[in-house]
Amino acid sequence: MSRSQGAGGEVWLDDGQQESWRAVIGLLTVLPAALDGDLRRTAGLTMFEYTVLASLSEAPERTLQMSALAARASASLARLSHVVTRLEGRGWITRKASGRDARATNAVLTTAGWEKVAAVAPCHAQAVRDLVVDALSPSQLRQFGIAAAKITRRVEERAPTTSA
Amino acid sequence: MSRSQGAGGEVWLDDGQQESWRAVIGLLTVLPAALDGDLRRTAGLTMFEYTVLASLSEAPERTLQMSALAARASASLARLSHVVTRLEGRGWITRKASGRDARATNAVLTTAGWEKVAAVAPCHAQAVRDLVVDALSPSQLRQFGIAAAKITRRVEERAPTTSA
DNA sequence: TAAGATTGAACCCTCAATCTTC
DNA sequence: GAAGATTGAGGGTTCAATCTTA
Repeated sequence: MSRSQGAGGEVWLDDGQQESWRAVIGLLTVLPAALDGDLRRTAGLTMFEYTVLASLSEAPERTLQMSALAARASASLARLSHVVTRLEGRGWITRKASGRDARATNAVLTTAGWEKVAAVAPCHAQAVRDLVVDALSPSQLRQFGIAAAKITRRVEERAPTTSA
Repeated sequence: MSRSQGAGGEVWLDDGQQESWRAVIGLLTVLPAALDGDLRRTAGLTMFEYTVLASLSEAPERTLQMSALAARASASLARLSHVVTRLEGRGWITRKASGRDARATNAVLTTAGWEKVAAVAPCHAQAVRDLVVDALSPSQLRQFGIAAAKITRRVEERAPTTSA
């Protein structure tokens, strides 16, 4: 066990676990900031905004119901609604009432939105390859992905998803 | 290679890489939200606020110069300054002029601040164990930490740290 | 001129309240 | 009453401007 110099919780994790945890924290702090910053500078987009646009670009008819889109992006409906309003203002998305359910709203990617995604995607993919994929060996990346998925599944089991 | 259905950058990564990347994105989205939410509910603290307090609790004299503290928390000085102002208002930190350099400010953890960290740390460590440590086998956790550190190092080499 | 730090405005997210439709 | 969605207020972060001292 670690000697406890601070008031921190180090004593509750053994040395190895603590070291691993610090590494994860570091990643959680640094990687989103880097990707977000890169995307913001080169494309004027947030990671989340990009995710929304990209999700729509992959959907049939480039259309997705708001709640489905929120689930895809692991976001609350409130957050998504605000963001879609912004993206609508920039001309990349339009809202359309759903035919099936009068309560539902569909988000549709416009042509301009499609072009935006197409223009940004290569840069973003390049950044991902630079910072993540090329940093690890192929098998290391594979194992890393598996572990990440395991943790994610665990988090989703324990913590009820943020659905305000 | 993936068949390109969307305008996304999938074609720039092979199937395996893309799957790993999606897993990482999932983790980046879900884990901080879970930890932040947990800490916010149980302690009324942000992850970042907790990091700042914990960093001070581990420092000699429970004191750190603002710029050093910012570096430890991978944050900009502007962000740190705002947060310290808030934490000062809650009585957990005080600012003190540095003796060596008249430009420098030191942040000092108060007794109340120490007690706050001591009270919160076990809960936080428990959450970390629950969501991360126990989700993986010991060797898996070790490998995961190593990979995370590799990526972090890479990011810090490439992207000049956000130091507004 | 550069380094350390602070401040205010703009922007984004979260939370709670609200509205409509099932 | 519950589900789908929107809105406004409050709080946190970022960016640029500013101030002081090395």
